[in-house]
This record gives sequence, structure tokens and C-alpha cells, in this order.
Amino acid sequence: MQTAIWWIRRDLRLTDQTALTAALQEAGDVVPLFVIDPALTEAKNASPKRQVFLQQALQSLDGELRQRGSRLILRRGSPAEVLAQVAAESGAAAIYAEADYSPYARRRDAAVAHSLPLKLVGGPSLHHPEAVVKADGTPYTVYTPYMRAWKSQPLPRPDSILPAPSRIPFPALELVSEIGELNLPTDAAQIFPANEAEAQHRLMAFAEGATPRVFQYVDLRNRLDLNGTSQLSPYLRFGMISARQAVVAVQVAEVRATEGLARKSAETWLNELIWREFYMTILYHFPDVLQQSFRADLRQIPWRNDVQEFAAWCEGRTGYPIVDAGMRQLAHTGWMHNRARMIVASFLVKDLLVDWRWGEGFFMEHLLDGDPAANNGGWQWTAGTGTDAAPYFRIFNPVLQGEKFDPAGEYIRQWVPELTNVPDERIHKPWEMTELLQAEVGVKIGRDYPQPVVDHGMARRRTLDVYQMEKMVAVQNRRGRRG
DNA sequence: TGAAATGTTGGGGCG
DNA sequence: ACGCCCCAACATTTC
Repeated sequence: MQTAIWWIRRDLRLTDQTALTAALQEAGDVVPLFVIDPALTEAKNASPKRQVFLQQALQSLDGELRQRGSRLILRRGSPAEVLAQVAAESGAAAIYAEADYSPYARRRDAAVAHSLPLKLVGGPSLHHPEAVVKADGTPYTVYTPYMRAWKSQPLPRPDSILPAPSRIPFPALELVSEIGELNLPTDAAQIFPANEAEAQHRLMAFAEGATPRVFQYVDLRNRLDLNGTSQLSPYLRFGMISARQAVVAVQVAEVRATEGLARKSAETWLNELIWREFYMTILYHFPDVLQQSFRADLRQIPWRNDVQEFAAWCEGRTGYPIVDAGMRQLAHTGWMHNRARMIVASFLVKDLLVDWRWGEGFFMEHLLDGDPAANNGGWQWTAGTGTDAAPYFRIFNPVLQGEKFDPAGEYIRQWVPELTNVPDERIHKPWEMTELLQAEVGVKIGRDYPQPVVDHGMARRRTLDVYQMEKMVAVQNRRGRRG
């Protein structure tokens, strides 16, 4: 009987588990291994929240494995060393893992493959970053043509989703595992329970059934006060469902949709999954975007980087209720509605003129779904510095965004409770309340809730000036170098 | 997956 | 009855 290692990274599931399936097919016994890698846990912008989520998911996965005659081997250390050690201890002839395309992951895997028989199978996206490229082999840098090419590739059949194996033979060996030593907070009222069953359940609740929520996605997805999105991002991030499963589920839903709006809704959600793969592809082909703006003409913006204003943003006390609600939702739950992400990001970059990389880092420290490709893509989009980015002059007005997407102020009242009694007409601009009204509703602006950290109208004109100047300078520099 | 500034139109008040 | 003005409502342009 041959033994193989199933090296688990960001694919913490047993359903549609191509790497595990390959290991089971090629060898009889399988050692499921997760390596806690100090290069990740001690990296800049590492996230304690995400670490807890991960460790809970590992504990849950260990339980699932035990029901199938296996168990999770958890070790700490450099992956290359740990893998060599476990291979020696178990006599494993091969290591199977789902591919991972981040720059660090590719370096790490290349180093492992240099000395060990590593076989990468499948990946966190449906299509490999090299599979969806232009006719001349170069990558797409604009979303829409990428999306069309993505959809023109062969898509999985619903019956191609692999069921979770019922038995996973483990070699007759004693292998040390640190899984029992995890010291986890037991917070029963978690918003994102970290286990595969929860992920599968959420996908089902969102995309299956007679009238699945995905059929209303177009109408509700931007509403901050309603539960219109799938809230699957942490689970996709850690592969507790596969991208293939999500795509198959939404395709099936789309076929079943009888009316146009339902079909369009399913299509819109699929497009969001494709944005995820678009940004993975961008990072794969342009790893430099983690260091600097994709667009060369916007690399020298004179950011203000006011540390006190940045702190006000981080802590949800900018004085703009919709911004503060988003930031507090993030701090409290490790997740933020996507519309809120755009609003708070626009505010940080375009109202406060803080370097988008500061915001990117903060999000990485707090988001359960924090992923370098998607997070970087989103921030560069907002800053107008990225691929297919928002134009520099697109600046969100936090009051109008609030009025549009949280019309009754319910999202604000949930996360900024000090404003609970502010009337709807003032909930998005509480600083306009008269002294009398402030006294009536028990909120003195400047004492109980902050004065706006900056005037939006002034900030908007300031940013337009700065970006315009920056583009002019870039054009002149190009001329200067040429002539 | 914006918002503000500017332009146009047309109804109604008014002398 | 007519012309003038105001301005809301909508459209277009600009950032």
C-alpha cells in the first residue's frame, strides 16, 4: 500500500476535493497535512481574526476526517521542512495539493517541488490564470473581454462535482499532530461558523430551492440594510466550497429561472465570481501590483497620509455615518458588505487622500475573506490606479450613497447605535441637526458622535486637482524622457 | 459599480 | 393676451 500526503492550504473541504481524490487514486493511504507557516502567520498584515477562523476550520475538518477513518496532521514550521519531515516519517511517495496562485504561494510551492514530489491539482479558481488569455497569449487587463473569454471556456457539468469520500484510509502510523493543542475561543454566536457544512448550507440556501435568494440578487445586492448577498466570501477564501461548486450551482439556478430578472440576477452573481478570478489572473501575471499602482501614470500621487485621519477611518469615527457603520461592521464581524467596502475605500482614498495601500493593509488585517488578489484588485479599482479601474473622477458622496443604499438608516443604526434616535432625514448627515434637535435625540455632534473629519465637497475638489496634476506631470515626464 | 456643474424645457405667477 | 421671469424637472456635459 502506497502512502501520499494531501497537503491542505486554502481548500479546507472534502466535497469536490480534487487534490484529495487524486491522492486516494494514486496511493492507498493518505496523510492529510496542514502546515501553519510562520511566513504567513507572522507576515505584515497577518490577521488574528482570520487565524482564528482558519484554526476553527481545521478543527472542524479534523472532525470530518475522523468520521472517515482519518485525521488531520497539523504541524508548524517552514512548509518545505515540515513536508520533508512528514514524508520521511510516513514513507509518502508523493504530495498532492490544490494549486494556489498568489506570488508567495507560487514561490513556496516551487521551493517544495525542487526537492519533493509535489503534484498540484485543481485550484482556487475555475479556470487557471493562463487558460483565459487573449489570442496572442497575453493576459486580459479589462474585465469585460476577460469575462467573455472566461464564459467561452468549457464549464463544468453539474454531475462533475466530486462527492466527499466516505472513507479516507490513514496509514498505520503514529504521527504527531498539534491539532489538539489549538486553543480556540468558544464563541457560539459567530456570524461565520468555520466549517464546511455551513459553507455548503449557505450555497444551498442562496442558490437552490424553489425561489432562491440569488434570483433577487440584482435588486438587493447593493442594499446595505438587507441580506441580499450570499455572504460566502470567507468560505470561498478558504475553499470550504470550491469555485466549481459555486459556478455549477448558479448555472443550474440560471437554467431554472423562468423570468428575466431571476436569470439576470443569477448571471450577475456569476459575474462576481468571475471578478474574483479576474483579479487572481491579474495578480498572477502582474505580481507587482502588490507593491505599486498598475497604472504607471498614477504612481507618484502626493498622498496626505494624515495618521490621525487614518486612525479615525480605521476606528469608524469619521463623522460620516455610512463610512463609520461599514468600518464598525468590519471590526465587529470580520466582514463588510461590498457596497460598504466601495464607500469606505472611496472615502479613505479620495476624501482623505490616504495611500490605497494603507487601506489594503488594514482590510487584510481584518477581513475573514482577506485575499491578496481580490483585496488588491478592489483597492486599485477604487483608487483608479488598477486594471479596468474606476475613473479618477468617480468619487462617492457618502451622504448620497447612504441615502440610496440604506434609505431608512437601518444599517447605520445597527452599527452606529449612538445615532439610533436621529430622524431618517438626518441620519446620513447628522451634523445638519439643529442644536435643539441634537438635544432632543440625545446626540451632541462633536461629543457623542464626531463632527465630519473633512468636508466632502472640499475633499472632492482637492482630489480632482491632485489626480489631474499627477496625470499632467506623468505626461510631461514621458515627453521629457523621450526628448 | 458617481456626482456635480451646466444646459434645456415648460408650466405658472405676474405685471 | 402677452412677454418676462423664476425655477423645478430633466438632460447633457464635465470632472
